[in-house]
Amino acid sequence: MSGDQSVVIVDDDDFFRKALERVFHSAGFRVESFASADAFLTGYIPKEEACIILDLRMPRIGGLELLDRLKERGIDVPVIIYTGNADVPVTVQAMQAGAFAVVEKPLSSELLIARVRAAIAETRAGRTRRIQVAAARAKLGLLTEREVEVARHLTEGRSSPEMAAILGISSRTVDAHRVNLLRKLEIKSIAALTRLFVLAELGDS
Amino acid sequence: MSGDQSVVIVDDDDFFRKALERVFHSAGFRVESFASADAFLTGYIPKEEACIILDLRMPRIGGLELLDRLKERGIDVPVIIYTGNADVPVTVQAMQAGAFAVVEKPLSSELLIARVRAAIAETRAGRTRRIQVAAARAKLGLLTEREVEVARHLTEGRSSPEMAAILGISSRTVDAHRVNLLRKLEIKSIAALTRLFVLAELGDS
DNA sequence: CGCTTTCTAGGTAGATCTGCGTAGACGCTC
DNA sequence: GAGCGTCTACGCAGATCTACCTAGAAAGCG
Repeated sequence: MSGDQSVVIVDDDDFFRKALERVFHSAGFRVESFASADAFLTGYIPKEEACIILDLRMPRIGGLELLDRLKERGIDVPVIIYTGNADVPVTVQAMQAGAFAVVEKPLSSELLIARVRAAIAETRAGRTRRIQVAAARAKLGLLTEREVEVARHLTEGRSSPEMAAILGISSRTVDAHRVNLLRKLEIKSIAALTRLFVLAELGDS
Repeated sequence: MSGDQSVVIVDDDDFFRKALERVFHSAGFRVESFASADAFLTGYIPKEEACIILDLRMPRIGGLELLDRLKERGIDVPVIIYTGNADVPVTVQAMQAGAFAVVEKPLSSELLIARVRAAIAETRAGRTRRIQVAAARAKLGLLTEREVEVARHLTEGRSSPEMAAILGISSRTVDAHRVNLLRKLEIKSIAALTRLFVLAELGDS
């Protein structure tokens, strides 16, 4: 059932970390665990659907800072802060930084597992969109500067002669660029091109 | 400076409510206040940029429930929970329900004002998008069924003859629909039409 | 030096879009 | 019944797009 879902545990406390490993392992999750933020940042590579469980207080790099680093890297995995040292301000900070939830130690394993399942489910929806955005940007990255320029004008509804006047080149050249960029993007219509552009711009919201 | 920003206070505690009124009034905000969730739900109409400050514990309808009601109504105003009864689980719940922050009573007025400013600023960005989505849907609502059908095919890059074959009508008729719908939407290109469609579909994410 | 890519430009032909006009059939409303 | 909006359909001319072709100049690479 959840054999393709994994839980990633980052906690310097051996006792808790190993307990969590056992809990999630027997719940059918794949489990990866790290004893420090450094080890995690070095060793973790997002694969399948997952949920990251972070301790708040750890040596050198704490949970909140680690959360920021994750967001910087654009890592698309829900994070649950699991800690014995939470208070309201820290919780607000963590949630604003993008944590899925903050959970206080200790908590029954059933409830924690439920939280993890919820986090993974909740993220699944948003992921599709982000993948589309990434794909759109990757495709647009294949274009040359000139082609991007032409593409942009196309998505704004300008015709070849119009663009030719604006860019100071022949309309035939504009046509050539249009053909080339549509071929590169493997699409056949300005409508599809506009979709790509809108999607690519979406992440900036 | 912030004469066009308002703060809405919902708190059954007269002392705190009036204190907040004074604080925000002298900070230059327009202030509206309600002594109960009921009064708020009945009397509040979103106008300009605002921030809602809710107490968590109130008779009959508490802050969390009120937050849910607001989200149901699609009210697009940031909410700050200002309360003396917060703990970590409640904070997580409130943040997941869409609160901008949870703040513990009492807090210095400077810090509270800063939070309110941050909430309004943060919401401003997202609001533009939501307004665009609403506008797009409103515009598309002007179209007849047939026109929407034609428009959809257009945004998928089909030509008039293609659509004529699919819809079982003449390509001239398709042309007529295309002209009509572009005129209705006050746009001139399929690119703009595609933008409208993508925007309108955006809210469903 | 060849090879590729990019940007530039042109030719030809057919398909399609755009903007103008007209018009019949149907249903709803005043 | 008259008026309005919708869906349907046609004609025509000019603009534009699409698809095929060639080709030169400049830049980068093995």
